[in-house]
Amino acid sequence: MRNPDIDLAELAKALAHPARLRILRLLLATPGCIGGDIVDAIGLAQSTVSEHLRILKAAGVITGEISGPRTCYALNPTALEPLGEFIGALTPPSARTCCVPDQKEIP
Amino acid sequence: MRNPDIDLAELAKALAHPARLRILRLLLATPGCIGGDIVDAIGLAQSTVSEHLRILKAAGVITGEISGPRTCYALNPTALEPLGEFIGALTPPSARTCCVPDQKEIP
DNA sequence: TTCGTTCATCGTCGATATGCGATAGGGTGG
DNA sequence: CCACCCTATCGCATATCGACGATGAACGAA
Repeated sequence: MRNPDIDLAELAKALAHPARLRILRLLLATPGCIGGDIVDAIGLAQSTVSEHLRILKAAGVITGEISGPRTCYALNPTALEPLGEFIGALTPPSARTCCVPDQKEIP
Repeated sequence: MRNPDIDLAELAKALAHPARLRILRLLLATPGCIGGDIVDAIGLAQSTVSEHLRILKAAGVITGEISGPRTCYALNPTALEPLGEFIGALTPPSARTCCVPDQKEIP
């Protein structure tokens, strides 16, 4: 991709919804494989939750493997690293004196 | 606010656009005060850039102080810290062994 | 005061996102 | 094979976003 901002914007867009953030928290707190339990935990319609999962999967933030009759969703930890580095570059050095990840890669 | 996910989603939404990411990069690379130069650098209409600046300011990501005939925009580095911590919690420990910012504050 | 510069706001349009019910697909069990 | 559970997809309605031109408001300079 010629413009990295587009990819970063896609990542940010995937996080730009409370329901999707809730799903990510749920995946973070659940070690194993969860499927329809997400629907009950989120409180939205099954089709709506499925759409949010599709968006997260399209952004690469999560992975969905079919495991028998259900789908196993899990976090893809590396996907958010570029966005994390971008935010880290905007964060002042005073808050990250312990870890400066080469600021020259951002511009 | 009862639900912190809403605030995080607002922050992420502020970053969910290439033009706004470009503006943030520009502010990061420009030490002093910039105003209309942003319009030329972004390549969009002045009203469109003003709208993006309004969104960023509403999210608290930037500050805009009126300095004479122009407005001085600057980064507000602390605004993105909650989102950065959230992403850090989703990022695997292997990628941040140098700086673990107390993961228990996220849930 | 009058002009020019700079930025914010308004109205509008098309595009996109969000939510739901209904429906189809696919695998497991009986 | 058939029925059941889980998931994905399809339409559709509403809401929000993104972009622009035009207009308005504030300030400094002449």
